[in-house]
Amino acid sequence: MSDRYEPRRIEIGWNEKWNQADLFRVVEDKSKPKYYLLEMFPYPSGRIHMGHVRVYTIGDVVARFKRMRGFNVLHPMGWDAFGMPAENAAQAAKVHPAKWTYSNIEAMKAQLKKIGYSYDWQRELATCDPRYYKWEQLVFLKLLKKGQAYRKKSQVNYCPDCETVLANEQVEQGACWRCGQEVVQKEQWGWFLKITDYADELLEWTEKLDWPERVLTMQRNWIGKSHGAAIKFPIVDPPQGFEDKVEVFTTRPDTVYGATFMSLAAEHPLALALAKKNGREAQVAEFQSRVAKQNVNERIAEGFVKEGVFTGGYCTNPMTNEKIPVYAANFVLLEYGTGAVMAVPGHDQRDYDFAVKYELPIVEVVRPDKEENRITNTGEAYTGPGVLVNSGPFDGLDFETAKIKIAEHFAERDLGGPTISYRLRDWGISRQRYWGAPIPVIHCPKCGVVPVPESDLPLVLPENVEITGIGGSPLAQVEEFVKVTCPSCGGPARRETDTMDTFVESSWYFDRYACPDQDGAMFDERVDHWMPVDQYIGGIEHAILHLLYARYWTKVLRDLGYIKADEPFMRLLTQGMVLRNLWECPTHGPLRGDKIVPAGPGQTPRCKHCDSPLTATGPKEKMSKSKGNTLDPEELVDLYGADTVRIFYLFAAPPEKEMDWSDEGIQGAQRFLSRVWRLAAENLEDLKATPDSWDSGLLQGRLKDLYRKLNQTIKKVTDEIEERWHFNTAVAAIMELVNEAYLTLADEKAKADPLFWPLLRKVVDKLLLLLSPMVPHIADELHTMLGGGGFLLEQPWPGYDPEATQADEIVIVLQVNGKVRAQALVPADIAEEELEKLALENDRIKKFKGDKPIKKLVVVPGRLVNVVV
RNA sequence: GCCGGGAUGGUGGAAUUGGUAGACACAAGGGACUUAAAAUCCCUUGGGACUUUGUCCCGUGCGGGUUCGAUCCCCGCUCCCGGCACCA
Repeated sequence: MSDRYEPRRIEIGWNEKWNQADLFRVVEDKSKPKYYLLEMFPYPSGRIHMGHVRVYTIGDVVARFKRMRGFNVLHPMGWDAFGMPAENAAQAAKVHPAKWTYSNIEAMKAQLKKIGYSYDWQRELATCDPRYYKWEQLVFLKLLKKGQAYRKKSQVNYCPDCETVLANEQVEQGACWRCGQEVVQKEQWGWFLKITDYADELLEWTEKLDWPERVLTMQRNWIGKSHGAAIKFPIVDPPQGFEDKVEVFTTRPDTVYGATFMSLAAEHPLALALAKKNGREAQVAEFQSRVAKQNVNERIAEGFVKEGVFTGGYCTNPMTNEKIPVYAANFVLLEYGTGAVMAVPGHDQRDYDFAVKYELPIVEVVRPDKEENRITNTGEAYTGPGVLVNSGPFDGLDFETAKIKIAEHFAERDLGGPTISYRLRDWGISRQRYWGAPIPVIHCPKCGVVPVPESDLPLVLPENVEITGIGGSPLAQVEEFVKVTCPSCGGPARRETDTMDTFVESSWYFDRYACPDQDGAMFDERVDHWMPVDQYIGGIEHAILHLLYARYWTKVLRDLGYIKADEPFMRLLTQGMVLRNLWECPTHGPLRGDKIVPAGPGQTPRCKHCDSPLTATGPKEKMSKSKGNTLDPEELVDLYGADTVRIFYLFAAPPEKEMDWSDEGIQGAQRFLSRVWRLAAENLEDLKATPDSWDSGLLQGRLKDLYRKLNQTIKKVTDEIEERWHFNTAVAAIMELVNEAYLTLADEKAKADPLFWPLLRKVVDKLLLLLSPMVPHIADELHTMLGGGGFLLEQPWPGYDPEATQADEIVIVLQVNGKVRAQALVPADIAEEELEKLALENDRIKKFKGDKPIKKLVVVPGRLVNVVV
């Protein structure tokens, strides 16, 4: 026992005790309601960072709270273990990715344990384990069978120097992030999953999920459903091997009479075919190769010029029967719609600009009112609502009605009809990487693509691979992996050397936590016991990719009969980032990370050039090594203790908001815990000596106030955690209670009351229960010092006496014309008439009212009286 | 451009159903204790004015509105953050 609060001493002890007691182990228990709480699992980079501490602390409070509330809580942890950094480390440090990954896992697991998180480590999993990725290889085979996994050629970012495909995130200003070489677009074969089959269901469920609105909006935009019409334009003298019509997608079928030319995507095969036929091959081919070099970044950059080239071909506007020229244009995307656009320069700004540039006719077909031709009046396309003109039998129709009528008209003529288009593309899962799950197929020169037999799974990643970072897929270098016999014909064949996108692993790990020890099947009955996740917590940066893929994969598993859940995560909390100031040297100005000599927490970093202590400078930014504003959480824990770090995070900001790191703030957190410690430790003998049973009804004066504060605090903290997820205000409420307890302790008269020590004991006991989900080490320590047994986590969450939260007397605000002019202390159960009388007799109210007549008297019981004159 | 979110003291933030704006902290200033420091405790702290210890005025990005009463609801703006973007 010690009088001083020494966090690390007690924290190490309690960690051991919890582990020995297997306190965080959870087994399925049908007698209690289940609660599945999950935080996004980390990539095992080697050390946890501040963002991890924030999200896992929030999760741990909820997990512990729900458990005390009587739920059977599943709170697992694992490792998103495949990915690029392991391959980079292999290159740089000549260590095998597996070895690097597993040693990082050990290090990070120790760090997480050090902070006291209540994970059931029996359920730990790592996605690079063949016992894990075996099952997603199986799902891939099932999808292949159903036709929902397929192979196609598509455009990818490619670095010619490194001979590798780059993700969009690895392209920096059009150049390779590694070697700086200009990135080109290249056609390449790859495996795709038909997520577009689920576009509508994914969209519909966004209406039913309890998720932050902005995440749902992002997903809706990403899916990008738009209603319109497909319209087939007959081609005049079609080239050989092509259909005699070209289909376009439009959201404005009402403007079809105004289509005066057609734009094809530059890469559209029809464009070159038409050009060949009409002697314009050279011009179109030149244009195509120029557009091919323009990468995605360039295309969205400002000042990007719309341009095109005439193919020499024509098609027919199916309504006006006029011959309209066909252009290839750089702003038409092959991947969206049909890669062909009917151009209506009168009512689309891009088409208008294009028509002006190439001197093509502009026809008005929608007019806002009877007189005005808005197009000639303004010199730009008119895209607003209106009535049809120059549209034959459809003249005079409202444009919304015309959209429907004209789309139906095309359906009747078998030239298209109403249709829907999506922005969502199928999910390309092929990666030319080593450290990922192998895609289980074999390429046979005779039989084509042959699935690896299910009985051969897992298809294990070979270990003896040299990782150079260049030369395409590392697996292609491993002869004993590549050379196989075809399972179908027995002839020589080659194994697929692509591995799966690591987003596949993170799309179902939460299912596997239900039964990670099940080796005979992907899942057993436990998966439907636990799924779906009741509450998911993670960073906003995963708003689209991970959260969309996980939703998709859940529906895939459901339709394959593996699970029952429709959606993986019923509720989602996206926690804000942790920000910190940058550093500035008095002589050298603002510094980047590599010019800073780092210092431990609470100490000032120094300038690498002149060794001057640095000063903080704004604005605050996300922590990163290159900015030099990182902090190592473990150093903080060593210095201040895990409990201090935990409560600081909870108190500094509500969870969904960005959080400014403050070096001073954490000392305030420690000061508070120290006050809690002293409240119990300095009064230990008196608190231990109190009788168990006493009558709270006998409390008077200050003691009664403290008892009321206690009950109010329990109510407040419960509501804040359970309903609002605002841990900062929960902590604030507990601070108020501690302050009140100290004030009562300082009051000699109150202290002399025989009920003082029994009351204070009750306050301290409840206080420790309220604090235990947030700061579990100090809470268990003080609980034990006071003679309590067991662990607070196994005790029920405290209840409160609703009657005791009510004050006998309340302050009523007295207003004249809505301005506060006086206050009155009145009995809580005062009658309205009494209040009115009291207000009108108040001197100050009389003064401000003057002799003006009373127009109205507003009485809000328990709050205020407003005299309106 | 479209979609979403936001703006409150020196700082982080609070105000839960339209009812005392600034809880709880941090920082700052003053004081007590101490040989001193640390630690701890107490006081002050939105701005302004005055007949200066208690009273008045102003104040939640800006301008209007609804209401007895608006940080909260409505209309019109400004700025900031995030996402998407020649999506036909």
